[in-house]
Amino acid sequence: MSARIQDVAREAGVSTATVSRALRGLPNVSDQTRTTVSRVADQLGYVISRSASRLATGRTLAIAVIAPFIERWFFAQAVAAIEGELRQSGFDALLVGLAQPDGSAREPFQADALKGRVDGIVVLTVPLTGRELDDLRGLHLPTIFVGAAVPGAMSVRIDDVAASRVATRHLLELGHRRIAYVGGDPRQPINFTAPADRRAGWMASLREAGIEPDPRWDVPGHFTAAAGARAARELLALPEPPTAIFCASDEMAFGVLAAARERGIRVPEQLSVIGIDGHEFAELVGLTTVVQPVAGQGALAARMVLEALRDERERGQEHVVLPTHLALRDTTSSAIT
Amino acid sequence: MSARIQDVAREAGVSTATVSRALRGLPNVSDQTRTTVSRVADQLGYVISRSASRLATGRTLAIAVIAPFIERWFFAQAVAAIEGELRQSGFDALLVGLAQPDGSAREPFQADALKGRVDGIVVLTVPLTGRELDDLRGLHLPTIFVGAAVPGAMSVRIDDVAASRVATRHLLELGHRRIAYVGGDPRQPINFTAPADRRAGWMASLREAGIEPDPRWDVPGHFTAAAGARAARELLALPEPPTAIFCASDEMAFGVLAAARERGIRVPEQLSVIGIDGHEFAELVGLTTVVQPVAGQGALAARMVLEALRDERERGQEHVVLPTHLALRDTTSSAIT
DNA sequence: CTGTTAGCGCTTTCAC
DNA sequence: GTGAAAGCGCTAACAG
Repeated sequence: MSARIQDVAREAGVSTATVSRALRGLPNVSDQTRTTVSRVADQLGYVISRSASRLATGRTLAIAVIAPFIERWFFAQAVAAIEGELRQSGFDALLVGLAQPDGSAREPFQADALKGRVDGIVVLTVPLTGRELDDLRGLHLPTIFVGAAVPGAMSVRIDDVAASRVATRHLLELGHRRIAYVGGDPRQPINFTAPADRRAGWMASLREAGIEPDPRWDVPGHFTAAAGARAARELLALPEPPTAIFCASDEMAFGVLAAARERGIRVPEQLSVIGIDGHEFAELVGLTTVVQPVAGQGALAARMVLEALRDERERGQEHVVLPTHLALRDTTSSAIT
Repeated sequence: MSARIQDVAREAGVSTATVSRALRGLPNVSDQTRTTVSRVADQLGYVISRSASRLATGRTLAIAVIAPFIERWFFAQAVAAIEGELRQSGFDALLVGLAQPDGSAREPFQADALKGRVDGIVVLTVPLTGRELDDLRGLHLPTIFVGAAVPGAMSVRIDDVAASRVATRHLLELGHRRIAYVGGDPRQPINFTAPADRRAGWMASLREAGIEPDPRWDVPGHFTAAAGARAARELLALPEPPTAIFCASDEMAFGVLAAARERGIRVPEQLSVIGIDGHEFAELVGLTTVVQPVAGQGALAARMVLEALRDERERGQEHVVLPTHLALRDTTSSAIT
């Protein structure tokens, strides 16, 4: 149905080889010829067949973007940025989620299903098992991780420990002593270091301030607002409830704020709340938070895989750490002593 | 580097044709043979070359998912659902955004860049120009629109006029007379009917109640929280401000709520607010809203393209309208008269 | 039930 | 600067 390279060649009075060269901007084609070919090509509405091209070159011009939950804020932001960057460079973004149809657990990640389908891979803070990780490496494709540093591959992330310390210290400086942490799932899968690192930063900061964190101050929030709210209810029901809650994500912080409101606890007068992310709504509701560049990490990661594709030699294992900053707003204030 | 069908054939002592048939589960292969072939195949770590397969069959086993803004709530939810559905059926999800690198206007959509790259297309409420739409049709691929009914193609959506009437009538029944509408951009591109339809529903409901909508009650909210907040500030500064604000999306409603808080206006006592969507946070903050099935629309759309791919004959132009429902919460109450 | 054999449409040496 | 021709790895008749 569609025009093929043959048709263009015939119509332009040249060989298919010349058409190929002309259209791809390769050298050794006279301007004359190139012009003619281009004209004929779009006269015929000719578009290179990606399939044929892929088969002939072995390059797919596609990058896989792997995310556990596409619908969540962090991932949606990152995916959008990655897609934009890829598109701009003429690459296809092959989106691969890991959610089960029923939404329950996550699906095992089949690395070699990607074999031959993409030229590179961007992995967004996915908790991968050692086996999955090995298979991924077995692909021998430029791979970059966003949100966690994985040995043997490139990565873009923030310093989660540091970000967490900034948040915790901010609360300490305000005079808080009973500072709770609402984080991810307690069972920490390999390669999903953010929650663990953030918890570590919280703990370390407290200890440095001479405070031994009460185990009851450490509650899982599963990185969702609903679970954050549950966590807060639990915390606020303690005999001696915390005066400040540090959440490992803004979404959980929103949940905490809702739970506080529901109990009639005023923020920040009676309870300080701080998050991590820089979610659009954080500004809206005045949530104090440690802002991380989410789109920035995604865009950079995309550029880095593309770069690695270019410099085959330098298939580096670069690890980039992007800065974060504290956005002071209205949900934190001095502790009432 | 990787094993090819030849290798498997040789090793298994059969022809490549048999390997192909065996591995794809086609009939006319003895169980005996199929077993052997499968075993040999994964012994060798053989994976069908998608590129070669595509070239030979003309089928890509990929579906394009086109969205204007992947990072926004509605689109992220829909994309996630679509991706899941496609993956489950062994299809690749080729994500195509329309955002400019600089994030400003949207990029012109190049339909024929998709030529030969996908078997079908899911378009998420993208404002397409007539030209773009024509090009899209020119691809002759099963195409489905989510969020708008486009003649000549399939679609899945909600009844925006009806949803809007439900919201507006709810406010009317509570006794409100000055009901504002915070919607999308005033310039309505073709094929982006939701904002226009929602406005129409609002207008019609008011008129039926004998109220002539004041033009100043109709403010653009650009479907973002920030713009929603701006819209609310504008409305609340009117000499006779509305007693209720209906937002065409929950995100805009969150903005309105924030603006109200910032002005010290109590919701729902002094101002009622209602949205459309069923955003995760709506429940959290008690926003009354008209809930629409976002993931549901996405999943269904995906299933419908796949179905159309199967039943070549019946390449229908089915238009499915999914139901919505009012979720009564805490941001609406009787007007103080 | 299985093998042979043309392609699918492009890219890429190697000649000229 | 351009053309001829041999693949890329699989699939789909067709023959047996």
